[in-house]
Amino acid sequence: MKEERPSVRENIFAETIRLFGERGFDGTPIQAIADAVGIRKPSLLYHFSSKDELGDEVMKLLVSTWEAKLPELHPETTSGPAVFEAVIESLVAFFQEDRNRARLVLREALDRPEKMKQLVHEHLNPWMDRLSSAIRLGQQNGVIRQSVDPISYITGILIMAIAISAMGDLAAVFFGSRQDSTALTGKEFVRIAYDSLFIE
Amino acid sequence: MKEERPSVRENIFAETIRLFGERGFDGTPIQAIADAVGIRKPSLLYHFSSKDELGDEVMKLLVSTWEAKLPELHPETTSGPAVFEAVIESLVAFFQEDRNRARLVLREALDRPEKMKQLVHEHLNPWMDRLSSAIRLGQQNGVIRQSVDPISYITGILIMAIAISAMGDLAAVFFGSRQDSTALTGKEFVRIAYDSLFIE
DNA sequence: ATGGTAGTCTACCATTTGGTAGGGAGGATG
DNA sequence: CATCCTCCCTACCAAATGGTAGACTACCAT
Repeated sequence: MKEERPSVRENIFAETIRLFGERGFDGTPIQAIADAVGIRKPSLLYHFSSKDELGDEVMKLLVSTWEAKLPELHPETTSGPAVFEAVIESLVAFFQEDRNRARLVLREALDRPEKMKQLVHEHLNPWMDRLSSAIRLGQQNGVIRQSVDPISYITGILIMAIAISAMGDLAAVFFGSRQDSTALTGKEFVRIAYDSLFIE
Repeated sequence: MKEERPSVRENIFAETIRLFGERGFDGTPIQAIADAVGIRKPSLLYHFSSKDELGDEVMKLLVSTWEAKLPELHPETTSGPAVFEAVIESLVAFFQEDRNRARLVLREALDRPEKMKQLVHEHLNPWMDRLSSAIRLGQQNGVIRQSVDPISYITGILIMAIAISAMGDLAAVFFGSRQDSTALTGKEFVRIAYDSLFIE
């Protein structure tokens, strides 16, 4: 119907992702969002008729944005390291670009699992089906371990990627005096995903 | 100083872990905890002088309980699949035994990263150091991949284990009509951890 | 000009929530 | 018996929070 003009509404989205990501839905009064945007609370509620609606809309936007950045997958294509790289890179890039995306997805999965299921189902399932087909093809071609269960593998790796991104430097400081282990953790994540998928 | 008698205080802990795990700290009024325990709100606040203190205490208890269930690790021991199995089994058992433990740890890491760091530092670091020593030993012995970065590996696997446990059936329903993929996801988790660690 | 619409504001409200005051029952101790 | 202490209660409060009412401004089309 209506085409959004940029400014206010998009600002609200941006600040909401940030604040809900940092402090959570229940931990963020809409007053704080209004302040961050630079408007009054009733003005915010003019754009989104309730806090719940704002939450829903922001999640829809986030998942849509994610979907839009997913790499193309053609099942007939090789299922070797090329596809693997494209997928992993896209995944890491999206969540590392803004850690609050990962935090928000994680929080939503904890707080409203049913809604999250729905969103995943709508936006990610077709892509995941293609990906698991690619894995099965790789198994037939002998480049991917027979022991891999495609669906569980993708789920596990996906969750690990999101959780690691969400943790950020907390993951890093799981140990004493490591500095900037964020980058290292990321590299190790890719290695784990790779070595547990492909045959040597 | 004082030795706790069982009933009330322990009930409060149990219900708090459950409710904070399910709905989060900000999403759970202490009234709800009092109701679940079967006492009035001021009675709860007699045992824990504030909601924050309750939150702190419950996290301390949780991490202590976790620490107590960690397997013994002797750096001189073999670093082969035996140690691996003990560690993974202990990890999975603790969080699958009560999914709310995983949810609570995850939420706390998101909500109060500094406090979580502190807790991890106090209770888990020594054990993690021994574990990473074991990995390095395995690398010298040629049974563990040289490319493994011990610290990042443990961090990644740990986060994956917690996040998968926390997600529960959400992880399962990442795909269409899979039923009871929880168990499957768990098995695949162990496989990923194993295959990405050991040399074939 | 005029009427409508979009967007923002001030003022206000009802509810929820964390927390306090203070009292009473029951048991142990002197 | 008197006193203290533990534990729970009823009654209450102040602050925070989601949301509404209604006025005002700017703009746009007729």
